[in-house]
Amino acid sequence: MTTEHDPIKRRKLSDEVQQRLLAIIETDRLGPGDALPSERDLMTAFGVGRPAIREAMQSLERMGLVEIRHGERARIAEPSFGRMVEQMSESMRHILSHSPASLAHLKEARATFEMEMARIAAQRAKPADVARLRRIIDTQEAQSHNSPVFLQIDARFHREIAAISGNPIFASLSEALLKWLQSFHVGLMRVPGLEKLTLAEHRQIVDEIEAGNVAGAAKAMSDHLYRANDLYHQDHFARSGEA
Amino acid sequence: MTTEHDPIKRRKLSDEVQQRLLAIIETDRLGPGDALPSERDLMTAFGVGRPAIREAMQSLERMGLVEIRHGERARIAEPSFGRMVEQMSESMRHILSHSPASLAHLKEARATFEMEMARIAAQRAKPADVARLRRIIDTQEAQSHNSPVFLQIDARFHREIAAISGNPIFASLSEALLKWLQSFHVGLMRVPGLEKLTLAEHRQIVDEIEAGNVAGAAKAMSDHLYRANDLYHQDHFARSGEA
DNA sequence: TCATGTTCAGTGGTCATACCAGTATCATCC
DNA sequence: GGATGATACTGGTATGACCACTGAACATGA
Repeated sequence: MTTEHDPIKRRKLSDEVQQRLLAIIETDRLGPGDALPSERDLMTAFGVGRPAIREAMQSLERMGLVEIRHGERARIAEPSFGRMVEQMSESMRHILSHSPASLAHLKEARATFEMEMARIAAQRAKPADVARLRRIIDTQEAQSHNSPVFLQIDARFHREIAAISGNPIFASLSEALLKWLQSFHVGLMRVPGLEKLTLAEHRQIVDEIEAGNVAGAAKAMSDHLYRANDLYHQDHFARSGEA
Repeated sequence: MTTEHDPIKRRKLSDEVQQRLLAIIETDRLGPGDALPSERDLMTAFGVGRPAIREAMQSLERMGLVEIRHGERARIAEPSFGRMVEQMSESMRHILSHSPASLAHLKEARATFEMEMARIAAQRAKPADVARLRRIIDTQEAQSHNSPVFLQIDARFHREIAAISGNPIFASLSEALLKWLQSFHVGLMRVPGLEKLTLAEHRQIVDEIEAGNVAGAAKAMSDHLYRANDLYHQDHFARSGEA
């Protein structure tokens, strides 16, 4: 056994620059919209080349910390959970496409999450919330023939339920989770009559939420999602005909 | 009112390159460990300069898709949820430090999440799991005097509960959520006697999990977390002396 | 005076080249 | 054969130049 741990952290220059920039942002109390020094200024200020500055800046942009536009100075970005999950998409895509087990884990995570959302919605939903949900279902029904739009409104339905919690993190997450999973099942949901079943399940969920039935809402959501998961696995296409 | 939506997406060159690289990875079925062409090869292959290639490559690296090391060719990275949440840290830090409301939302998200983890653990925990949890608490007790280690083991406790679900996403999330929140409360938890209270609450949680008491486990976890949240707000330091 | 159009300095985006700093490879030597 | 070291290849950084875009100062005209 050799000495395994060699914590000789060989930091790239741009990493050092990035850290300095973060320090500047923090000490100067820069808020969203404030401008950072130009690349050329920073370059002379730090005594490094422009590539180092640029790489650090690009990195900050990918993190969602700053916004960079051609011709203007970089500015502190508006914080947003939505943007963050957006940026996670490609990573998630990579993970899912190279690790089938992760797909199952993510499905479970979404099911767990959505059940909890249904529970919270059943506790907090106001009449206006319920009305909004029903309106979404009606819109979705009107688009039964248009599969892409149908799925899009499906996402909006779940997002709206999550939004009832009043927590934007939940809303963003609900939207992202469904989007990620959908990107791996395009075409699989083309089962005749599936739309009607989906709509009926959605209505069942709203009914339970309106009644304030916490356990019932959770169960309805659970049934809905696991029915969908079963469809993914194509293991009961035969008996789905009754829908 | 002017025409607001101008979807004239002015894509940077590196974005185009990035997309091409993703296409190459997908069509060539490149798996973890496989090497990508060198920057200079790609440069001539795409007919662009090295900066464009580099920016795209750096972007892919930050997404966790590839690994780049000095002197070697870039290689496809091993997919990992843990790494992904790790990369979210700085974004999260930014959001939390510029949006106090988000901090509250994140606290709620964690509380909701941990309660669900406790429920699942109560359903699935095997004797070995319970024994492991108790061992962690004992270790934590032995480190009551060492605050940083104490907090670290605290995170491990929650992570272990999440791990009982068998879903690595939950484990990674539990760890990350606590880490992010802790980074905003260093020093706030230095209340005399707090360690004993924390340990007692942890033991209560494990007791409920061991008994398979789903509702009880959730409530114990909830009490634990909201007590901690109250401490953050420093609104009942006086009566915490009994612990 | 005010609105309008133009100019121009400043900024990020890209390229080319060169050189530095690590790795991997393979011929060489013991 | 196995350690050794030269060498070619790779990513990291610097420099200088030029392009494309933005915004504000400026000049122009009504």
